[in-house]
Amino acid sequence: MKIEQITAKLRSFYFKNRRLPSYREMCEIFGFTSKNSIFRIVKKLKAYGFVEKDSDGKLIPKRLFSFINVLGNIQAGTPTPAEQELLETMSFDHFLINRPDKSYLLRVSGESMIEAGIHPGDLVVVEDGKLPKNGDIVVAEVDGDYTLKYFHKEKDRIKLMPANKKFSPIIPSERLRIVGIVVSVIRKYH
Amino acid sequence: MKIEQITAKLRSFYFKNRRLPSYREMCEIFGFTSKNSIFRIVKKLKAYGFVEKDSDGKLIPKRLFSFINVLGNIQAGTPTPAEQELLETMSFDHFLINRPDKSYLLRVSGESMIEAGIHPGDLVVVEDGKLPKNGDIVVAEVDGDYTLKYFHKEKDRIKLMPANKKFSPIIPSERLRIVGIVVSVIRKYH
DNA sequence: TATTATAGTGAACGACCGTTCACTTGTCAA
DNA sequence: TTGACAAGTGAACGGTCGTTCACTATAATA
Repeated sequence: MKIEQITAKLRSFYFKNRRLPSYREMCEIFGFTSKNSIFRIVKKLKAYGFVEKDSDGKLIPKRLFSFINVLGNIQAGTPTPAEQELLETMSFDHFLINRPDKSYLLRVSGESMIEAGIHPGDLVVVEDGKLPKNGDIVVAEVDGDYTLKYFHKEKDRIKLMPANKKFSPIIPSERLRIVGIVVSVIRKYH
Repeated sequence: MKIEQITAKLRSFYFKNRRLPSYREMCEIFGFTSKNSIFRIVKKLKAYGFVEKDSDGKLIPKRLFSFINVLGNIQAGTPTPAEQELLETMSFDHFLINRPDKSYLLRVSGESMIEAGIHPGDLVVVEDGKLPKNGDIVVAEVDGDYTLKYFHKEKDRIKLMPANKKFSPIIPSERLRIVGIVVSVIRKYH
C-alpha cells in the first residue's frame, strides 16, 4: 500500500477522532489482518517524519497534518518561512496560539480597525500578560469601554490610534488598561 | 481537586502532546497514586461534557478546548452561534476547515482584495470542488495567472471584481478556471 | 456523638497495547 | 533458475490499558 493512501487515511481518522488509531484499528482502516504489517508501516511513517513517539512511547502526529497543502504565494511559487512553520506545527491551534492559558477569542464589532484589515465580525485571538510594543494592536479598556486600537507610546503618554480616518486617536487621561495584544485575526466566510 | 485545575492540566498536556494522557499518566499529572481516583474524575469530566468516549471506547476531548475563552463581542456581550460552534468543535482546525482533503493554504500577495480585509501576507484557506456563488471570493486562473477576486456571474458572462478601487474588474474572454473558493482568512502578527 | 457523604488508596481483573519471531507469497534481477 | 527482497500472515510475549471491588481517612450533617 502506498504511503500517500496511508497518510490520507490517517489524516481523516485523526480529523474525525482527534487521535491516532491503534495498530488493531489501523488493520481495519488499511485492510490488513496482521498487526505486524502495521508495525512496519509505522516504522516507515516515522522514517518519513509523518509521526513520532513522544516521551512515553505513544504515537503522535508530526508532519502528517499539512491537511492542507501549502501551495505558496498566489503569484510567486516558493513556500515562505511561515508556511514551513505551519507545516511543522501542522495545526492551526499551534500556529495561531502560543499561550493557550493566556489567550482568548473576541468577536470584533465596530470599524475602528478596518484599514488594518480587521472587519466587524472577525475573530481576534488576544493574548494577555505581554508588554505591548509600538505598532501592536491592543485591546484596551478606556473608562470602562473595551476598544481595539494601535498602541503607540510616546515620551510621556500613550496614544491609541484607530485604523480608520473617520475615527480620532484616543489619548487616555486616566484609567487605561491594556487587556491584551492581538496575535492573530480569523475570518470565516462559509 | 477542583475541576478547573484538572481541565487546565489536561489542556496543557493535550496542547503539548496532541493526545489525552492515560489514567496512569493522569495520576502523575494530578498527583494521585490510584487509577481509581482518575476513573472517578473522568466520570465527572464526561458528566460535565469536557470529554467523551468515541466509538471504540477511547477517551477524546470534547468541550475541553475552548483553550480560548470566548469573551463575546468587544462591545456587546453575548456569544454568537459562531463562537458556540468554535467552543463545541473546540479546535481551529475544525472551525476553519470543512473538507481537509479539498483544502489548501495560500499566502496572499498583492492588494487587489484589500478592501475586503485581505492584505498581502495573509493566509487564505481555499476549498475546491464547490460551485461559487455571487459575492464569494475565489481564486481564479486567468490566462495562466492566479488571482484573488470577488466572483460575479451575470446573465451570459462572469466578472471578477477586485476589492480595490485602483484595480479594474476582469471579464475573462477565454480560459477562466475557478481554482477554489476562499473559506477563511488568517493573519498572524507575532 | 453518630451518620453519611466525599475523596483517595491499593490490589486485582480481563482486554488490548505495541513488539517480536517464524513463516508464506509474489516480484524482480542476476 | 535461483537468490534476494519486499509485503503480508498469524501466533505469542510482557506490559499497560480502563475498570471494578473492598477499604481508609476526612469532613459535613443530623
